[in-house]
Amino acid sequence: MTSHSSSGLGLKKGAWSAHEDMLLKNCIEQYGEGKWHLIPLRTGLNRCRKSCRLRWLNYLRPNIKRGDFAEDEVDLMLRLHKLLGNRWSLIAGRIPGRTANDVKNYWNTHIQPRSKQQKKEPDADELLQDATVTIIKPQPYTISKTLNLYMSDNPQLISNGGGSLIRSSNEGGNNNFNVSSVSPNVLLDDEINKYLDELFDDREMEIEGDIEWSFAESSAQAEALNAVDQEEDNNGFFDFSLDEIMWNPMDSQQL
DNA sequence: AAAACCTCCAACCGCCAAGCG
DNA sequence: TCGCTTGGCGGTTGGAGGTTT
Repeated sequence: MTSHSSSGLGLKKGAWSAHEDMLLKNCIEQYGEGKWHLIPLRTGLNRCRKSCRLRWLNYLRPNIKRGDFAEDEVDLMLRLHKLLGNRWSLIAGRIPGRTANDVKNYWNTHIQPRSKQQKKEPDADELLQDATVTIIKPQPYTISKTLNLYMSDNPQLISNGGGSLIRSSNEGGNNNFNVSSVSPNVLLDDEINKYLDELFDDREMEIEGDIEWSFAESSAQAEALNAVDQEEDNNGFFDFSLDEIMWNPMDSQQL
């Protein structure tokens, strides 16, 4: 972390004081969020717009939850991360009261180190052989630029974190999904939630009894998650075949 | 008691995309 | 079309506080 010394432009850096917090909070309560470039002018704060925005979003905003993540929050985070990758803002958007920074920090300090450690465990491969998971494959559909036509009957829409959305298609029935961007204004957040709900419900049904989603329960499960994560890292976010995201332990061994 | 080490997380940085003139 | 501004994001840093030696 940088010190309280000023930058070349004379802007203050480092930890925020209670007085600065109060000024920022009062300003946003008065004028509302947004127009971050005006915040320093309105408050007299010697901070850049980015610093003001970050302070508000990660600390001052109402309803921000503090303290350890609950078990269900971690579980949800794991699922969302498997689906979305490092789209922290998207993940945080579906964990009430948690900020993207919270999620990112938790992942980097709690889950990622554990994940790396478990990769080194020698018995993981053996345990993987005992696990059986049914691969769920969605109905194929074709991609089109006239996306509005497909909205109502193709809920397989995923936000990519930049405000735009991703659509995948299974052309030729080979399970290699092509992806294209979708303008954000053509899709409602409800569509994403609907998709996530359906996805998780389906997967819950399939894996129930075989897999506990608590990552601490089994090194084999953790290994399987790691395998998928690694694959996602290698291939980029949505450049995957369905077999890769719907993991198969036997396939994971070959990675 | 104190030095060394570790963990956590607030904050910064650089990049990107959208909007606008 | 181009360049600038702004908002937003993920990656990374480093200080504070806790723990171990």
